[in-house]
Amino acid sequence: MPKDASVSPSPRKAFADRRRDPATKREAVLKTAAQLFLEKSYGRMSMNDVADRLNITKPALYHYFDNKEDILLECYRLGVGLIEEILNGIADHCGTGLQKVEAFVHSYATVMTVNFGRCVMRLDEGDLTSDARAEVRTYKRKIDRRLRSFIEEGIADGSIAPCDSKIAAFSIAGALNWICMWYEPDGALSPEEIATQFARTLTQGLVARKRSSRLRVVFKEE
Amino acid sequence: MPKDASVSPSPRKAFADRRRDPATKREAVLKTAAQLFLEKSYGRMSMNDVADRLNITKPALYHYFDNKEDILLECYRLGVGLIEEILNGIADHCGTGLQKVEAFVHSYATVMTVNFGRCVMRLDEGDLTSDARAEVRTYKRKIDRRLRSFIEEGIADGSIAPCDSKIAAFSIAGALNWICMWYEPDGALSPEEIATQFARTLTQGLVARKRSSRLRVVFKEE
Amino acid sequence: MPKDASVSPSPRKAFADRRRDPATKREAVLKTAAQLFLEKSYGRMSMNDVADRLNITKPALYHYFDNKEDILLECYRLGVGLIEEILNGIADHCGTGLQKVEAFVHSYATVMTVNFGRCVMRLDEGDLTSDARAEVRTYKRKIDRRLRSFIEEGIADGSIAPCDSKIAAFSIAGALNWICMWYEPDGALSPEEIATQFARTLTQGLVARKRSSRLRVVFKEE
Amino acid sequence: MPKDASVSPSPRKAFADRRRDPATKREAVLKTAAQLFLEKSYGRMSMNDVADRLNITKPALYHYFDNKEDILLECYRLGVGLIEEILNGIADHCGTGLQKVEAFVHSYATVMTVNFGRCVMRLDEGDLTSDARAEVRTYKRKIDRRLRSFIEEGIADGSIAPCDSKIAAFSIAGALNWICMWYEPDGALSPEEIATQFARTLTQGLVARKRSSRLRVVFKEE
DNA sequence: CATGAATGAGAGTTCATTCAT
DNA sequence: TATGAATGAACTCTCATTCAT
Repeated sequence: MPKDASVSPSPRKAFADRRRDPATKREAVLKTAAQLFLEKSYGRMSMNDVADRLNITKPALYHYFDNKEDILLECYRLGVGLIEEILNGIADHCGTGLQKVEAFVHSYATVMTVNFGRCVMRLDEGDLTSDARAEVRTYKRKIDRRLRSFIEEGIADGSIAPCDSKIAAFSIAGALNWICMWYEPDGALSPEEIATQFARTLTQGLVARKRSSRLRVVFKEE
Repeated sequence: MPKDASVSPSPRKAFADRRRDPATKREAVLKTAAQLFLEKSYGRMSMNDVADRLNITKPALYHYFDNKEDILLECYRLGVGLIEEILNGIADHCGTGLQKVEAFVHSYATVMTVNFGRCVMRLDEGDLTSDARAEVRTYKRKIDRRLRSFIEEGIADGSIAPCDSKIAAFSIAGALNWICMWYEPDGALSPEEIATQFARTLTQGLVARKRSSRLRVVFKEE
Repeated sequence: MPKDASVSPSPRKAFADRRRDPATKREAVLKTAAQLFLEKSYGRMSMNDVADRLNITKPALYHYFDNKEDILLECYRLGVGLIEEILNGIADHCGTGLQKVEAFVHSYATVMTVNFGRCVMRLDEGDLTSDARAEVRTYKRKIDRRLRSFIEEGIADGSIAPCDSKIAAFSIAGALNWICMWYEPDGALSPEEIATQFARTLTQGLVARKRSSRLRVVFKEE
Repeated sequence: MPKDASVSPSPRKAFADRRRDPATKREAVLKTAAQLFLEKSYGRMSMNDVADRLNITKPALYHYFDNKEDILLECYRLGVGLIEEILNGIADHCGTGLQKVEAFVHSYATVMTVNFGRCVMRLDEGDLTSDARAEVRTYKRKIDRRLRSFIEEGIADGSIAPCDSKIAAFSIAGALNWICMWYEPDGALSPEEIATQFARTLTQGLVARKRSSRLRVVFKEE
């Protein structure tokens, strides 16, 4: 069974029919805008660009969104939603701290190859009103705290070698966030490859040694 | 006591006297602009902002630079110059690949806390003309290649555990580049702390270990 | 009574209604601009001048034209179109070379009293981009070649006395083009008078005479 | 004996020596400015252009001229002076009206190939203040009146066929003035050629012919 | 005298946003 | 409902002109 029928294959088509779910149209606007934000940045993207790409007129956009920033904020929120899902999924998941970090890295890296996810870390917060900016920042801090807590869990349960969790989190988050800067859909690395490779690489420096390294080998041999 | 003319304490003072070293003034413009680029982004910073902060009028800026983009490009170049110094310093430096990577991380992290350095990785290349963009991109590729070559050197000389040098370089570079996004001059972490901590943390995952590495190789041979 | 929508009595009225034929508005802009080009020259006329005279705001002009030069070029083209009609009309017209020249002078002089026609010869080509300038120049050369060919026809068919067709064409064209420099709508000479008088005067020097030409030689020999 | 020693071969050299006749420098500015006015038009020529071409600084220009328009006006005056010489020379010269017209055409055509002369007829009066414009216009009217009087003299003395002197003058003046629009120093036609050819061509239509003129009068009497 | 530096006024252009239909 | 038209505010850049040295 296909995942769902609500998937709009192309945002352009969403406006082809007059009779169409307004929510679908709203979504189409967001997808197109997110794409353009990443292509040209918020500042250089004009409302006309969005309208043109969707084959609608500019004021039509104002039916679905109050203003340009509104679109931007919605993109942030959608991206943030994706990340939140990850975090919740992992928190529920039981396992060692190291395993949680590894799972986090894998999922987060994947999100960094999805447009809405990329928007969260790549777009300039300065384009937001201070209220909206505060909202986004709050959320980003939350992500950081979560990652840090996973690391600390790992240190506590012995799966991660003792280290400065703050710095470790900054390193990992930085490496991950930077993905959204260089990732290209048609590039040499697929999202899955990126996720897998980063999951391995970024946890390598954390892993507690003595036996753990041997264990890993054993684990892999099975 | 030396007059110490090479230090411009405040860019504002550089324009106090009408007769003053033009180079100093040019530099003052660049410093102020770089600061503003980081505060507000290229697009949101107006030439008036720069002028106001320097207590001069807008057209006066055009004595020192052809246009806004010219200022931007010059900031890129200055930042790139800082990084180049690092690379050259390290290349001369003899030592293991691992040591080179460590030295690189330390210096590069430091540069990421200097405004011109931050500009290189934080500002949006989309604001540059295609010629200038090509120039900057060429340089960025060079940095990546250098880092990768250090890693490969390390793998060859046994100081670094075998790994995918491309992914490793992406991880390290990402973590480092991201510094310029969160670093704040008045923040909790000083540049020196950041550099030292990152140098330790980011090389931790690379270091070749006695048996573990041998085991992995054996594993792969099977 | 016909509504007579093809006649726009005053360019100002074209923008009175929000909903109005866009073509009419475009035309109104062109008429006003042409008028101002002639009054103040391209360089001294600002987009605000046009807007003010039409009782709209400056940016509204950009709905109808890409930029200032675009308006200028369109004026050139309209003027050129007027001249082209003449040329085509005469070419079809059968008659002696002299008659063709006479017809040309009459019509061309008339065009030189019409704003768009005046623009072609009075405005400074230096205000055009090189592409547009090339286009205009090509056309001007074409006019000159046509006139010259009429003269040569006349020499061939005996209606025009042998002469240097290049110089003759330059003289005639010069006299005609200069009209657009001194003509004033409210001046003493009406377009029709100008056309008639110039048609007679400018062809006088060309007409082949039975004996008179011989007489002149005799006269000069004395 | 050479015509004079004051001829400055190149305006650039005039400023090479510090010790140099200020009048020479002033003249050099005017020559350069006239050249640039013709190349780029008054509006597009900047004071910097003049300064650059003379290898001096902008404010230096203000030592010799009050402002930009002052330079323009001086160019007009110099050109007007050239034309005035012609007129005076011809007025003194005795001869028939036709001969005077012929002489006028020859000399005037020559002046239209000299930069200062070209300025008079080619530059836009709209760039002048109303006072200066009035001065120039007064002078232009004077030229026209003189030419017209020559023609009328010719009609009176029988050397020129009866005609509307106003229209004839407009034709001749137009053809002559237009020279300054198409003349190029390196073009196919030399000033002397132009002058000679125009002198012949433009008087051809005026010359009174034995019977033809009489016939026309008779015809009109009927 | 002559200059480098600076300015004020104004130009064209863009764009998010809102009328009015 | 959805659109073409219009706006106001902002921005980059230019240039004649004038200080201050």
